[in-house]
Amino acid sequence: MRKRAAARQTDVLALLEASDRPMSAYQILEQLQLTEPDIAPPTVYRTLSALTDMGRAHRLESLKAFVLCRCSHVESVPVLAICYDCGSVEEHDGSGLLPTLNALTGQNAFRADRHIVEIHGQCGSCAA
Amino acid sequence: MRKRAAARQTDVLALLEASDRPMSAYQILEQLQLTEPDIAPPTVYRTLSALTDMGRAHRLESLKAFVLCRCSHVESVPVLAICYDCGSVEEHDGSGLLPTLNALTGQNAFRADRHIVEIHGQCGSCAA
DNA sequence: TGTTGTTTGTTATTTTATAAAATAAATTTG
DNA sequence: CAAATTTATTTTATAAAATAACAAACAACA
Repeated sequence: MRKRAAARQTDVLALLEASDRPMSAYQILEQLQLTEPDIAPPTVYRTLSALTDMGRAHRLESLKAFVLCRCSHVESVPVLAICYDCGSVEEHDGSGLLPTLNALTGQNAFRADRHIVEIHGQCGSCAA
Repeated sequence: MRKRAAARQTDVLALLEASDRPMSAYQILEQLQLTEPDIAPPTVYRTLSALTDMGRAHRLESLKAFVLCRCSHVESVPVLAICYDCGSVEEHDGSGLLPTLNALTGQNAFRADRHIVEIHGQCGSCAA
């Protein structure tokens, strides 16, 4: 019997929820295969696309990995701060950046559609 | 006879300069192989790392591709606006974002080291 | 139930990136 | 300045990430 998309999304969300670190698509695949050995990469990527489209998960472009969205799902500019020591990710609402960003790109009449803001650094716990 | 790192960096910069679009590492490899057939991926990646470390090129994390840095090399927050229509990339100085960014992450005592800001959208020419 | 459109699964491949071994150049030292 | 040693670079091979193309299953409805 095949799982429908919604069920798979729930599975993947549960995995991301259980992890305090970002997970790569292949780490997720590996976990899913523990209970459903036949799952293949496209299934995982399809599920992850659906989740990111819905705003329930974020893809960390600079890490090629995924995290659960722990903020409100409506925010337009997620700011993801990644600690290179412990690997944890803080999520912030970057709406406040929009005026400045628009000022920068607006001069060239650029119409922004999606904003990617990622910060690499050291989190408070690791710095202490 | 082998080329030293500096010479290779010059070659790669010339390729990036000649292209108005971002180039993937393998597109660069392909071009280099026209004159030096034996070049392999690690050579390209090492050269690109050196160039990005020096601030002479940027890696577009969300595209897995590279562009020449056309701004001043000292700016700390490059903002790269990518047109999904024509593929062109505008580069802006995002220093003005720092106060807001620091306010967001500073609450958690996060010490930022590198900022990644990429915007997907439509450029002025394509919107017209 | 048969047909149609959509979703999901499978196979295979492409693209991106790096580890580890091998080789060449540079540097040191007698 | 030549041999020995170190450092840098290249080569080979493979790992990791992502997707294309096709096949099978399912749902909806006449």
